[in-house]
Amino acid sequence: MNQRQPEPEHRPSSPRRGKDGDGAERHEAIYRSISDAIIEHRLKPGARLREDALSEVFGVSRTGIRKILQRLALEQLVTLTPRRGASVTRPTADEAKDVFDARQMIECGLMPEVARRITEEDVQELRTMARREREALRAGEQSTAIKLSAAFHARLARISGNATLADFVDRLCSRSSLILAVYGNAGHLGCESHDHDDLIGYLEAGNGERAAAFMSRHLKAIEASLSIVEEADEAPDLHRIFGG
Amino acid sequence: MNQRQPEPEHRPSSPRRGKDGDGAERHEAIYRSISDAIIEHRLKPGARLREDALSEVFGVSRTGIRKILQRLALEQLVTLTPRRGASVTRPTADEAKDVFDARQMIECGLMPEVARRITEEDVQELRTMARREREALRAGEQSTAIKLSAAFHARLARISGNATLADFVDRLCSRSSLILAVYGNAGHLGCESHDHDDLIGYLEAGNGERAAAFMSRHLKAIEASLSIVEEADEAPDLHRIFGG
DNA sequence: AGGTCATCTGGCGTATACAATGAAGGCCAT
DNA sequence: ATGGCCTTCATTGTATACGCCAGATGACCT
Repeated sequence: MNQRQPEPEHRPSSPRRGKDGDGAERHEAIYRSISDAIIEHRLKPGARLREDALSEVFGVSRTGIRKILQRLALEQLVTLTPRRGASVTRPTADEAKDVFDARQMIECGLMPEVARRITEEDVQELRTMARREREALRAGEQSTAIKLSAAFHARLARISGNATLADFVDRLCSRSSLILAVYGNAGHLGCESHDHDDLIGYLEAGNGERAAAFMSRHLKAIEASLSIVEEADEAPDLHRIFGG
Repeated sequence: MNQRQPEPEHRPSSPRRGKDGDGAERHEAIYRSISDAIIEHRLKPGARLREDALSEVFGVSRTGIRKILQRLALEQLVTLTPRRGASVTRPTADEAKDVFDARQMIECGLMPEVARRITEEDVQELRTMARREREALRAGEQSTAIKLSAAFHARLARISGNATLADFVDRLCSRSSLILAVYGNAGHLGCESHDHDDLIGYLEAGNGERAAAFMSRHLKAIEASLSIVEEADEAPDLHRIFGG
């Protein structure tokens, strides 16, 4: 009944494996590993990602790593400088503003349709996600909380039925995680309190307008909690600093 | 004469040029060549894009072609099926609806900010683009007109100053070109008449609300002009056809 | 002593070669 | 004659090897 794929043992240490279980799935797994590590801030903005180091860690050759890195670059999670390699993107203040403005427009605009389409099943799943997020936050697992928060917003957008916009929201949420890593204050993380639960309530009641307004405030609150101080590490302007 | 050769540039007779002027720019040029060919409908949806054929045409090895193909796949201009190769994406009716809904939300939502930020210089450039588009349309150069129309919308979005949303609009416009290729009626192309000129007028007057409403109607008109008849070439449902 | 230049090295970019897989066509059996 | 199976081929996917450029370090000159 189950045609078992010859996958059960993967040899991580042996680079000499002629037969690979399923390359595509393996690549997808590696992609998610790196993506999660970035979103969870285990890889901090500015961290360099050397190709052969990654290829050795994951047991695939540089070719596959390059493909994954390029995909991440197109999603703007990593920056690829022409002959210097890959590094985790360090968002600028302008990019942060753009991302949150975009989220305002898209996520709020999606709320009415979400309220129209949401099912009881969706509500259950969202409540579970919100609960897990709160638990993680209470347990001090900020990395997990950030990831769950992004996943919540992404899941919400997908209910709208518009796959294209949902994909956009996915990417905006990923980038928001990066922005929180750079500009967020520790201990004052976004999406705290019971905002997500309240939002679910409005959606469950079918009140799309209210949900949109609430989402707007929610995002504004997150953005306002950022301490966007453009660190002018470039050209520190010694004259101004030392009064010269 | 149907024998189209998408060879934009000569190929230097020697494929063995180890000394390349600039690889990155060359790749970018190839990317734009293929992208333009798709947007201009010189490569029609469903057309297969074999890697070695492309590599031979452009004089680079398959490695570079793969990178470009994957980038196009992430932008959903080409579809990459696991071991069958690349082909120009054939959008489904659902995708078409999603894309136009997304354009409604983003492009209309951007209009107020565009009206606020637009400069005299922008106005001049947009008018030039609109004029060239009309000229192309009148000359019967549909390919050029489609490309210029997409470029107009993309340029408009970029005035908003939000690079992230402008990138989204870029991709939506590219995909719209594909959609027009599949579902559009010949001779009744979108963005005809003087819609674009009227839009520029509203923006120049700083009337963002009016511009947004006009853009909404404009996009609705394009979408309405499509003949979305889902050709069920997949699984013709012989039972129903033959009453079996 | 400080600045500048040459050299050296580490890492990326590209091309080529090999292996695996899906598709198509031919052959045989019924 | 037709349907199923097997062989063959074409095409992608992956790995490896080589070349080039940027950064760093050290020495030499001013």
